Amino acid sequence: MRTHTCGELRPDHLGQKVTLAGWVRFSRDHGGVLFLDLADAYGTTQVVFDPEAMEDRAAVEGLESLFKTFGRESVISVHGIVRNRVEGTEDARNPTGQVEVFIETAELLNRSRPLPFEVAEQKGSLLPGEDLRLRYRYLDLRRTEMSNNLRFRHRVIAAARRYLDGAGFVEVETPTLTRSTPEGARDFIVPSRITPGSFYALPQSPQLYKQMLMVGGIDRYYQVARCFRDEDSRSDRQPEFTQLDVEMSFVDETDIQGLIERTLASMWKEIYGKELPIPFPRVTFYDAMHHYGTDAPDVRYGLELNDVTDIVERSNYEIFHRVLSKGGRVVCMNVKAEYTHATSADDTMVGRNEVDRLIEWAKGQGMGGLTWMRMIEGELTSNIVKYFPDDVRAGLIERLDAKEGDLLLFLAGSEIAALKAGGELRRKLARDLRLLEGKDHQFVWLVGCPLFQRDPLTGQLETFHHPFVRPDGCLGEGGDDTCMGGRSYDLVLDGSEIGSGSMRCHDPEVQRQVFRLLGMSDEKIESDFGFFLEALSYGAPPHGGIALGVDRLVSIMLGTESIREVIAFPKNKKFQGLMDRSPAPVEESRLAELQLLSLAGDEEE
RNA sequence: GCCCUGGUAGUGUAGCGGCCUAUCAUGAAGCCCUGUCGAGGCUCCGACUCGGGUUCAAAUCCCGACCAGGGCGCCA
Repeated sequence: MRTHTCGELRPDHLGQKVTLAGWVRFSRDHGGVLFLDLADAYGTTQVVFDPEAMEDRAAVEGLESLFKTFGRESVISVHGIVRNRVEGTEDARNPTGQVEVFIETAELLNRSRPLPFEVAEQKGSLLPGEDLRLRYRYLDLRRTEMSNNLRFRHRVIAAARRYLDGAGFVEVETPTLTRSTPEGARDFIVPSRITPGSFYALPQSPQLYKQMLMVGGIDRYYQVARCFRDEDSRSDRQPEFTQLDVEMSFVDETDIQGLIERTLASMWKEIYGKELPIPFPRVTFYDAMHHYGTDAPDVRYGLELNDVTDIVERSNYEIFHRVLSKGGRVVCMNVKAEYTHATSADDTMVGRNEVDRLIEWAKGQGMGGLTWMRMIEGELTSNIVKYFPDDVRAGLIERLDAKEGDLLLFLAGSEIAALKAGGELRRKLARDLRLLEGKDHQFVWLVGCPLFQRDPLTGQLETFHHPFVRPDGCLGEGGDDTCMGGRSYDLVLDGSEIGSGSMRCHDPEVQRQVFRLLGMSDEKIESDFGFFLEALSYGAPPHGGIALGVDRLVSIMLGTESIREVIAFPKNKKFQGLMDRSPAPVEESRLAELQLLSLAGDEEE
C-alpha cells in the first residue's frame, strides 16, 4: 500500500517513484500549486500537486476534482516522484524537509468529517477540554504529544521486560476473575451466571496469586498486571491501572531493592542514556514523617521540618501553650534567606505579605494559623517574639541553624496534623519558590514502616500496607504486637509513592496471627483465606516482592499533570468511558439470567 | 459524603450589571491567489449549560441543579 512512511524520505531518495499514505494535516492551496502535509506515525512529508509541471491534462483534471472533495484528517495515498524542493524553500525543522513528493496519482482512502477539535498542533491554539479529548480519544491520540507519550510508555515497559527477562524472571499471567477478599480497597464485582448470586472480584493486585506462584516454585515472577480498585479517583489514580508486579523466592529486602534499582537504572540508560545513581537513599518512616511531613518524601530540596516542642514549651506564647496542653506538637521550618530575599518584585520572594497569605493558607489546611519569626541582625524578630525568652530564641536559632534573613515558620497542632500541614507547606513553598526547576528525578526507599496502625475513629487495628507483610520480629512473644514493625519498603519518586513491596509471611501460623490481630475470627480467616493458608502450609519458600505503579512512573518521567496523559483510554473522574459511554445499562433479560433483576427495578423513576 | 475552581460559537478565549446587535483567534462554507510549510487575502456562518430569584435593566449579582477538573475522606 505504501513504499515509504511519511517520515522516511531524504535526498537519498531523489528521483524514486514512491507511494505514501497518511492523513492530510495541512493543505496550502496557492491557486494552482497545492501543498499537502501528509502525516503518519513516523513523520510528515510535503506532497505537491503541481499542474503546470504535468503533461497529462486528464490526470490534472482528475486530481483537481479529487482534491476538492475532502478536508483535513482525511486519509489519502499519493504516488509520485521524490524531488528536491525549490531552492530556498527547504524546511529545516522537518527531517523530510529537503524533499517533496511530486504527485502523479492520488487516491482518497477515507474521508474525515469536520473535526470536533484541531488535531494539528497550532501555535496559540490550546487543548480542548479534557472531556472532549476523551470523547474523541482516537483523534487526541493522533496528536504528536499523545503519540509520543504512548510510545514513551511502551519503551519504559519494554526496558523493564528486557531487564527482568535477562535476569531470569518469568512473566506469568494471573486471573482477572478472582475471589473477593475483605481486606483492602473496594472491589469491582462481576456477577456469575453459572452460579447465580455469587460474584467474582476484579483483582486489586495479583498479590495472592504471585505468592502462590512462589509456593509453586516459579522462583522469579513478574507481570505487567492490570489492577482494579473501586475507590475515588485522583489525578494519579484510575479505577484500572497497571503495575509492574515482581515476586522472588529465597531473598531478603536487599535483593528485591537491588533488583528494582538495577531495573530502573537499565531503563534510565536505555531511555535517557544516563546513569541512574544506585543504590537509592533509604529514609525511615519516622524520619519521613518528622522531617518531611509525609510518607512519600521529596528529598530534592530542603525546608525540612523540625520538632521544636521541647524548646517552645518554655515560651510564654499562649497559642502554643494551648496546643501543648492538649498533647500537641510544634514543628518549625527554616525558609532560608536565599529564598526569602530574592529580587524585590520577584514572585518567589517571601515577604510580609506572602507570610500573611501563608497564614491564610494554613487556616485552610485545618491549622489554627501559622507563626513566623525572621532572623534580622542576629536576632529573631516578629510581632510575637516578646513571648519567647532569650534562651528559647537561642535554642530555636541553634536547632534551625537560623542565619541572617532566614524565615522560621511554626505550625502547632496534634502531632499528625502539624506534621502533615508542614509537609503540605513544604510542597507549597517548593512550588511557589520554584525549588524544583532543573532538578533531576530522585528515588528514595521508605523503610521501617509499622506493621499496623489504628483507625483514628474506631480504634480498630489495621494493616499499614496489607496483611501479607512479614512482621519484623516474632508476634505473640511478649511486648505489644500492635507496635511491631513490618519488613516492607516503599519506592518513592519525587514525592510520589510509585512502588510498595515487602517480605511476605511464608509461615502460615505467622500469617494466621496477623489476621487474628486484625480482628478476624477463625471462621472468617478460614472462609476468606483458607485456601491461601493451606497453600502456605505445603512448603512455601521465604519470598517477597514489590509492585511499581507504571502509570505514575511514566507520568512523572514525562512530567504530565495527570496519569490520564499516559493512558490510551482513561476513565474520567466518575469512572465513565466518555468514548464508549461506559458504564451502560444492559437488557433486562441479561440481568435476569444473573438474578439481578431486583436491582434493575430500582432504576424506576 | 464534603470542599475548591471553572462552564460564552465546532474549538480555545475576551467581556463580569446598561456601552452586547457579545471580542479575538481558530474552524467550517465560499471566492481569489503558482513555492508555501500554522501559507496569505476577502466574504460568510456560528455561542452566554439549565431552572428560579434580585433589578428599570443579568452573560455579568444571588440560590439551586447539571457537567468537568483538583482536593479531603477513601485508596489493605
